[in-house]
Amino acid sequence: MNQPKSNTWDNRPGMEKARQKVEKFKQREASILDAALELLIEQGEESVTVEQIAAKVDIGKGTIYKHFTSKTEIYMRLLFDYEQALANKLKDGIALAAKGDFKAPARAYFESRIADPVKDRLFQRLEEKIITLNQAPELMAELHQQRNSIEASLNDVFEQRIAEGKLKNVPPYFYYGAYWAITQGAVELYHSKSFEGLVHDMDGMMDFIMDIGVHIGNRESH
Amino acid sequence: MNQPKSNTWDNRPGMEKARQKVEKFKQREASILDAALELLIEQGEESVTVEQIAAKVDIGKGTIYKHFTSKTEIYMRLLFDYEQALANKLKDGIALAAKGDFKAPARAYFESRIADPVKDRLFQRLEEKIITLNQAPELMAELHQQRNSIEASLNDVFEQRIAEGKLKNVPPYFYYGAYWAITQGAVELYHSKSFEGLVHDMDGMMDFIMDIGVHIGNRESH
Amino acid sequence: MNQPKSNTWDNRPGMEKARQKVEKFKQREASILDAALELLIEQGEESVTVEQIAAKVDIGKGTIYKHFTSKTEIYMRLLFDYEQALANKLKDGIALAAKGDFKAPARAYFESRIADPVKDRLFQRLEEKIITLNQAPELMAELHQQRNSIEASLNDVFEQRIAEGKLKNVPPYFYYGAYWAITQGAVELYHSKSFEGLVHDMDGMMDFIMDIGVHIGNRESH
Amino acid sequence: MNQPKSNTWDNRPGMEKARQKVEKFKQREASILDAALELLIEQGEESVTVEQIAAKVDIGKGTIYKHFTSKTEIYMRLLFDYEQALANKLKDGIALAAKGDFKAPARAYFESRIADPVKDRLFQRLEEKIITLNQAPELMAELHQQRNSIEASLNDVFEQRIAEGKLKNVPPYFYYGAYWAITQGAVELYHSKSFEGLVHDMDGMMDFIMDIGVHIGNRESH
DNA sequence: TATGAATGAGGCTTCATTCAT
DNA sequence: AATGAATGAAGCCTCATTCAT
Repeated sequence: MNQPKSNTWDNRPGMEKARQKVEKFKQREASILDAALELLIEQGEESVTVEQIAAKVDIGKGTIYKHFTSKTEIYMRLLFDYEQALANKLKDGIALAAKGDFKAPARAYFESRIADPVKDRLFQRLEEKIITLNQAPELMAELHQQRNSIEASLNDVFEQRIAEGKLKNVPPYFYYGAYWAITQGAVELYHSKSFEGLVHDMDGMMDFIMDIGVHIGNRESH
Repeated sequence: MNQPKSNTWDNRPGMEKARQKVEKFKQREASILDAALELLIEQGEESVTVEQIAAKVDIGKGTIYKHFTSKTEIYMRLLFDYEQALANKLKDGIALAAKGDFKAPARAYFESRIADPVKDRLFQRLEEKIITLNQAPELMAELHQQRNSIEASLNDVFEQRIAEGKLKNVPPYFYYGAYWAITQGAVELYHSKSFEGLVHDMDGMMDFIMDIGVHIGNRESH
Repeated sequence: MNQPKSNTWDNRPGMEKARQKVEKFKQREASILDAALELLIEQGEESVTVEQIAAKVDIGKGTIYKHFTSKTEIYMRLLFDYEQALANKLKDGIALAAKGDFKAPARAYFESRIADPVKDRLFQRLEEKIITLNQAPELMAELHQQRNSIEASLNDVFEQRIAEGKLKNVPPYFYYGAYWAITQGAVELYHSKSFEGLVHDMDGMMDFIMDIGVHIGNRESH
Repeated sequence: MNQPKSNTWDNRPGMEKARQKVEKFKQREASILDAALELLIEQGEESVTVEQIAAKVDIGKGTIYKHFTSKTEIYMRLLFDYEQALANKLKDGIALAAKGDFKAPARAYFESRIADPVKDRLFQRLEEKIITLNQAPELMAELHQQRNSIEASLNDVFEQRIAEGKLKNVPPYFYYGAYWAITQGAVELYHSKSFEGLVHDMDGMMDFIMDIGVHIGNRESH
């Protein structure tokens, strides 16, 4: 009752405190996401519990539900953030392609994903799980939309190169698909327990695979 | 005396009946495996329960445990059967390579795995899960041993080709690893919900990727 | 219809076979009891399953139920047999007491029970369990009746000794009860994991305790 | 400001409420232990289920696991509490022995255990079970350590008495062992259904047995 | 009679989410 | 807003007993 109203345009005394509160709330949200990600990487998707996340942030379990409506929402947020970062890298690559460095997108994409394979795979799994259980279908749709716009940009690059006769004439999405697949496979290989003993020079292996990706469909000598 | 003679080499009375019983038991085991596989494909590894499997076969929960000691054992069995089939295909390919068709192993491997990508990915996940939870470590070791022997055979092929100067000179396991990764990626791509709307000619896409795999490191024109 | 009737008085041909069958059946019963006892001693009361017993005898699980109506009945039979043997030893001791060796019953009782403490305790536990779960109340009643008759005989011995002024004048059943308790305690001590490290000379310990039992209430010098 | 002052040294607002909450939580823990003990006594160790305990306290099954990590932990806790009380009584007895009342420890020990024979036997069984199944080995070790220190103190008393020629010269642990055994036997006797009909004066019977225990090895007239 | 496959109740434990304080 | 105790559905597995062959 006797509390001052707090709106952003309001600069009466007391506002500052309210703003700090909001700030703290936002930071807490970030902490929750950080903690969740860390735990997911440590333990895998299966076994992370809400209780563990809360404990790591050192807040109550209930507080988590003031920020997110469900555990899935936390995971969705992480997924979005990761995809966002990846999309930005790709955009940079596409920009370079426009200036003539046609291999830049492939390299950017590959390097981004392979830079932290543990994380990359984590999100692959997470997305899969969320889709399978059909949780958050609208959010997933949004995510796919974002990707589609990236793909469209990439396809433009490929189409141009095809038109120039520099790439084999196949539907341009073949290139994006193949890039994706090779990158995906590289990430999985990086993780595979089966290959653990076999692959002694993992960095060399990754370079070798990236090289394959970068030269897909190339009609120039390589 | 008045019993009908059994229709096999063994005509001790009661034998025939016993054999039928054994047969029925084996078939039930197969039914359980089939049901489990079907459910796994439908729902993913996460959510299949022993109760569901039992319900699908229309038997009691307990009956499952007459055939398998645990849910994990069911999964392991499915895994082994799948790997077995894959290994056989690869051996055929390797045999062809010995007769000069050096691309046969790659093609056999790729085609086998891509033939049923849903299943392939399922088992990938299953294996990963079993390893992570460290269930059935001995069985996993056995599985890996089987694979290692295949890898050795493949590496022989690669080494020979490298010696002949037909392949780029890198550690031979790079080739196996890269094959694996590309195949893995193709399977994931096939399955990916994100690409569902984008890829209109999936078969063409797969051929395109396989072609990449088959020509890895090739020094001949392509 | 065309089978010869088989009664014991009947000595027509075919009888011999029937008798053998009966004999085999009886032996099987004994085998089941032996196997059950052995498993009980090996594993304790908790974990022995009907399946294990059947496997040990090398017969089908169902066959067990042709001989006994339930697992409890098997246990009851074992219990009876053990008690029977104990009762016989005690009767011998009482007979000796009648000839003047007044310590014979106590000694016989103690020595019988301590001779195989593992078995003794097993049956103690078994009886307790059966009583608690109120399985087979009539059989338990029968068992107790048997014991009561023994106790009556013993009490006669004690009463006489009291009358002679050789034993402290207390209700005669005090002696039987105290014997029982000391013996019981000795058996438990023998088993106790807590004393495992402490008691280095278990035989001496047992003798020491038996001696206490044998001299209970004795008014003669000791 | 308008909050009532908390009635303790700490008057930060909300503290009082928090304290009440903690108090309530502790009380619930006690309720669970009480309920478990009651059920154990009623039904024996075999058949008490977590569900029953929860029902008795009128809480959900899951709540139990907020207080204890497993059913075994509940049992261990009960065991510890019982042993603690017993150890304290014994220490008092040993203190009296130091002042010349050499029979005090035996009496204290016996009377403590016989005071609630049902409970005493329950814990005997419980401990046995936990040891057999090798659950909670560290906690068991702790328990045994506690006992060992008691035994050492008792043995001192016995050694002194032996040196004084007041007790028969045997290893001092014979006395502790024999005490234990007699007490154990008395407890079992008290509980035995077989003796139910026979023993009309159970208190007298117990005194009689305790007297035996108290005079073990005594060289003085009695 | 002998068999052993089949049953299903019942036990323990986990964990996302709710809600009273 | 923050908390964390409470919840209870759901999962895996065991085993005495039944019953069709």
